[in-house]
Amino acid sequence: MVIESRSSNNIPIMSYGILRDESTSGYFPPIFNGNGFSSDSDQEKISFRNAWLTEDVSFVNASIKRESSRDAQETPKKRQRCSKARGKRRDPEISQTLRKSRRTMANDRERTRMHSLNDALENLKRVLPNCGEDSKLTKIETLRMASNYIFVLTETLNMMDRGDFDHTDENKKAPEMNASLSLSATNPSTRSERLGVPYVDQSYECCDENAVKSQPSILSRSVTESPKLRVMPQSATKFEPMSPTDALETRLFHELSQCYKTGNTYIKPLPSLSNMSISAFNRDLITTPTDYFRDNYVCSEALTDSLLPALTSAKLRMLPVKVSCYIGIYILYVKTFKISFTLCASKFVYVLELFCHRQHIYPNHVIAKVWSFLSGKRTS
DNA sequence: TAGGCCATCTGGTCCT
DNA sequence: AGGACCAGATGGCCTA
Repeated sequence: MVIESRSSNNIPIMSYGILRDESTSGYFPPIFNGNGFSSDSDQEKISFRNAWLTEDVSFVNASIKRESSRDAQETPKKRQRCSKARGKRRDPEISQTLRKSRRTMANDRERTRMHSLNDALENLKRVLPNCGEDSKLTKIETLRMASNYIFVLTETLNMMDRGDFDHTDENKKAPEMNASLSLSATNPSTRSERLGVPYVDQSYECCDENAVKSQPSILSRSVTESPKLRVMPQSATKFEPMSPTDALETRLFHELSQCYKTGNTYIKPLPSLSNMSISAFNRDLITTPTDYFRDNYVCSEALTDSLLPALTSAKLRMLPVKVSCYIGIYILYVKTFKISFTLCASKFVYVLELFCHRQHIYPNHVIAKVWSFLSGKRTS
């Protein structure tokens, strides 16, 4: 059977054919053995595409067409792996049938090899945080996420080895935070103020995944509530974070930031969180932290260098890499622009709330640790 | 509909 | 010598 593609004037553009000799008949690589297809139609499609060639020579035609199309291009890239010329010459004695059968076997092996590569990628995806079976990560995204995750774990271990969890710089800002705490605790009437104080229910520090998903948002309850007396709001799953529309905060993060200039380095504004789609949010942050930051926000090495310890400080257990990236960016904003600590902290909470809500992650323990970093205190 | 992603085929190159 | 590896080419599918 031959599959041909034809142009509008019915001239064959490409034809595929697969020839199998008796030695390979009956052997199907994994993808064709009926396993792993999402539906019969999928299998039919693939089987059709790889149908058997019995007596057609389109296999050769395809090769010829490929060669001619390659030659038509100007100076195709030649591989230069090794200067040693060890290429095998085609033995004219070998029959065309034998050559075809070898090619077919080679194709089968190559297909199997690529399947095993894909399986390995799937396994890698499964061990990444928040990357389940139905994850839509592409191959390159999977690799980047894995790279980030390894970086996170490595840095976390290094920090633990060094006992480097104290942040003296941030301690200097504690009074401002305490003022915010005091204000919010006495008058938690506005959302912004409630955001300024992280409510941490320690009982969920070590909660399992199901418990995480079922917990209410930090924003859905009053900060004065006692964890023990708290009643689980039934509307917890309907929580939708609202963008902090505080004028000063908006101005700081989305308008004035365009004008910031440090030496020869211009800082681009942070993306508008309220207008950012979750897909863009995810996609933008799936990259290496330094590359992402360098490409999107900072050109100077000095600032990039200052980001690294900030990111390192934000490496938290169970925290998705993309969230820690974002936290790192905000931490750097605090350090670089001396942005109001209270406002920045509330922004942290908003970012985490938004992300955790979309990802069905309970954010309290994350927020607690972020807050402890910002305040220079360590949660017990 | 353009572009991204993917599976597959293919021949050259490298390795055992 | 044969298999593994690699990269180019191609077409299908999906999504913004």
